[in-house]
Amino acid sequence: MPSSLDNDRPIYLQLMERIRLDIIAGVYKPGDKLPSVRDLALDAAVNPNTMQKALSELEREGLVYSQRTSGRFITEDKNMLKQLKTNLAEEQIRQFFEKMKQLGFTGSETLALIENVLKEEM
Amino acid sequence: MPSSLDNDRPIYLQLMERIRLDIIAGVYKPGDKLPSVRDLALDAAVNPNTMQKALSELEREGLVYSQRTSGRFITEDKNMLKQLKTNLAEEQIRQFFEKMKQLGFTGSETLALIENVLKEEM
DNA sequence: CTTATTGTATTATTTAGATAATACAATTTA
DNA sequence: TAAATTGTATTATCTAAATAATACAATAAG
Repeated sequence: MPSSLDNDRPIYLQLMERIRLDIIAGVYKPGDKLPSVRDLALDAAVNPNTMQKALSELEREGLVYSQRTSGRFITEDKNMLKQLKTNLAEEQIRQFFEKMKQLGFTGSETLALIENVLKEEM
Repeated sequence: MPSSLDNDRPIYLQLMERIRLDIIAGVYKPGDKLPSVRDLALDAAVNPNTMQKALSELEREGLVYSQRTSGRFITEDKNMLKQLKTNLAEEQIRQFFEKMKQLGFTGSETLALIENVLKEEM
């Protein structure tokens, strides 16, 4: 199994998430040329078709665009990237509190737990 | 598609998570009898075989046990449940901060975001 | 005692996802 | 110009997951 991928979800979705994060985190910058489908597939140790699917989905989202034979590039729409980063963060926070609530922790209890964790790490 | 289930992960895993949460949150209490496989499957709108798989996996974890023909019951090991609740909470927190870090937020930045969200909700 | 309900097992079919193996057209590169 | 590289498309095969349709043994319920 490709490293850092699990069996619980479709691989192409996990690839999408990983690449999306790399774009947002600036590993790939606006306008950057991505490695070829084949190289990315090699890196991730997945079949080229699987990587192709992930990339074409990211294209549907507007995060990347392809230029027939010169390669695939990161969008130059920085505003879009900023917006996406904010949206993903909010979604993470929402989902996190939802899960903690299901486990039986109130918002304040969760906050207290988090503050403890952060203290330990500093 | 069964409500509150998605297509991104195997259904039996999602069922396991849901039931596990219900046990921890006290929807099902230690010693309680669970509805029959068939009834649970009806409720969740999934095939009985899928529910059976989820339940037998939860059994492997020790969360439930089955008594051949009288039904299936929640473990009475309250210590185990308490431990599990703590573990799941820690896991959630860890994963959350990991994701936020990938998005480019430091621990403090994440904390600040959270505090804002909590303020709004109170 | 009879019936209904329980967990469990079995076999078959269908579907999505992943892989495999190529092929092609366009264009960049040498 | 010739060769290599690009995204893309196609067809086939394999597997896990889900569904479907039953069946059985044990026991609880009437």
